[in-house]
Amino acid sequence: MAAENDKSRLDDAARAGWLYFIAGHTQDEIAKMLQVSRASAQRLVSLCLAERLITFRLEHPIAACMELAARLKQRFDLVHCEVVPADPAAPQAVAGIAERCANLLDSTLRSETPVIVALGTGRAVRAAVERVTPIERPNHQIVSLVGNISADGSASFYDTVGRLADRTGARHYPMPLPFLMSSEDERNKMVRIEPIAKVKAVAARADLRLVGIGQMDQKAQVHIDGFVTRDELFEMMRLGAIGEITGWAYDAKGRLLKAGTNKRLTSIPPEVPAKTTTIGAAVGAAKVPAIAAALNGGLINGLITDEATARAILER
Amino acid sequence: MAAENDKSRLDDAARAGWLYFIAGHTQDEIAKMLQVSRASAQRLVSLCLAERLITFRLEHPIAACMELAARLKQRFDLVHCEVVPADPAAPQAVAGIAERCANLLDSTLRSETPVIVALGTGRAVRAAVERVTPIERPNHQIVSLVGNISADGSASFYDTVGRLADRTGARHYPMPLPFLMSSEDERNKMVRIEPIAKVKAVAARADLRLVGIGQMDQKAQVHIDGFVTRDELFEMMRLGAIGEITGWAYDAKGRLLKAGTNKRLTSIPPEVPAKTTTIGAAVGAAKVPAIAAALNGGLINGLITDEATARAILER
DNA sequence: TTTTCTGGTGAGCTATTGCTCATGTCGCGG
DNA sequence: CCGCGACATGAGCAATAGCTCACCAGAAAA
Repeated sequence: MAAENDKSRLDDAARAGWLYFIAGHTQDEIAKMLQVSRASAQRLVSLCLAERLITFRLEHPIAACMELAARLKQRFDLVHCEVVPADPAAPQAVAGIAERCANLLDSTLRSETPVIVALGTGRAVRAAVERVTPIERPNHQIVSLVGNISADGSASFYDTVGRLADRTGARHYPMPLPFLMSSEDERNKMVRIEPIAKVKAVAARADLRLVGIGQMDQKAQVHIDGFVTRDELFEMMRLGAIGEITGWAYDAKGRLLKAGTNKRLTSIPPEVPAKTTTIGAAVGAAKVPAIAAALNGGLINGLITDEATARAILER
Repeated sequence: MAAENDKSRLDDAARAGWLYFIAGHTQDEIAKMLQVSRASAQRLVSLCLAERLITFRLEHPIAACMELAARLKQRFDLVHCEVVPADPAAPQAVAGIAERCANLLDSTLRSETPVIVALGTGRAVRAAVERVTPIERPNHQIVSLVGNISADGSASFYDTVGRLADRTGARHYPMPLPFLMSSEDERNKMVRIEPIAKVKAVAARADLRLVGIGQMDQKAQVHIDGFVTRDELFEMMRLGAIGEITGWAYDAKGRLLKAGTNKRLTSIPPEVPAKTTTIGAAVGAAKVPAIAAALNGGLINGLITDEATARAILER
């Protein structure tokens, strides 16, 4: 019953959205057509937006962004690069790049032949997954590059892989491990056990890796999310860490560190150099050094970012 | 200079549209960001819409429409069928189906391998062509199924084929003939001359035919547009004509008539049964018998219509 | 050089939209 | 059967968007 109701409500929302955005009617007219109050029509339209029943696609390649993308692509020898217009009011806003990441995932997942998609960390990646158009692709595989058990061992954090699998019906491989083990030995033991080895094997064959890039400073996401302690963070910074991909800290030249938390990480390290298509997704002035290092070190061979960040990277 | 200006203006329009629709800012905020007055920001947003720099895509298959489409597809054994929500305020409005037709053309034309698209008559087809996303495909071919010289011999009517070719850079084959010749003999002579034979040959290999469907009554488009006289129209109606496709009149069972204006038509007749993908595009209560006949007679094997029309067709 | 014309601009008004709040309705458990 | 919580609804208001108008700048024509 509730589902029935929901369905017809979404249906109306879609209809309202259609009449509003495509047919160009006012909400008043739509209200009359659908026999509801104007307020309800407004709610339907905004529901349509909220549920992403309708999406906006920018057809026009904004020249400035295209040019930045082309320069980044050439300079760092990337297989894929997208630059979206910056949003001066919210320089950290992830919406723009999430949209493009979702688009990339969409087109990758649309393939009829089975593909393997590997997902890393990051707000952009999470937001992107939410925006993927549902499509039935049971033969695809979605694999996590990072452990999905948080530091305190109890809660599992936001389950990106599961969400994407929901939307595609694909098989998925979360990584049932804590992010950090207590010692190097223990890490080595854990990564050898059967289910984990399986995940690693699938990840190694991924057609697309989509990863966030974190900066290693006081505001490092890995610390904010509670995956590493303040002391661990400071130690890595002392060792030269400037950025992090799936938790793996690297220095200003994009070389993975061989010490500190990197010895106890369970997540799958970036390939050096990146062989499979590995797209980094990140925006913000604070991340510029981290992104530039990842590009220089060949930790990623694709980038989705915004105009301001792209400019900053190129001007270094 | 003008081009430069236009370009940067469209660029700004795209940027404004992006900030408005995707980032969700108000026009006031956008005005501040782009350093223009709010009025200009509003103009940029509406320009963005007018130029179709941004498009809306409805992700949610509206259940009712989907169901109607599925039923039509099964009942008449169609290769393609789309039903868009009806617009109660304008039952004849062609915007909705034009959007879908444009989409169909878009996806057909997006192909890298050369395709041939054949276009018939009708407001929906015309409007669809206007909405096609420009894309550079010089190896495609666009061919007209109907003569583009109007009855009085002077003016050429709306040049659908040319417009579509403009947007794709494709080769195009208009048909440099009057719609009707003065006698059967003359028609037979004309259709055998070299350039026309060439057009017919290309049309025969079309991958997609997109045709309008006209009803044969007092409001027949072929008459309103001045292609056939009132007397000719009435004669065809007396002979049982109920609809027409590219001018070819057919009866209630979808059989092409072998008399009257059909003997003097220069346009390429519908195949019976339709072998290549032939999509009919039409809406409106008045067209229901004509559409139903075309479906029953197999003159078309695809249909794009609206909800109200779809319902009426199924309820006959 | 002056005139005319096209097209862009900001001011300001009105229609449209988004949102809040008080109220109503439905399903569920007591 | 009644009360309770969760929403959905419509009224009404403030914010936002769309539009008209008078004006201006630069290009083309005289």
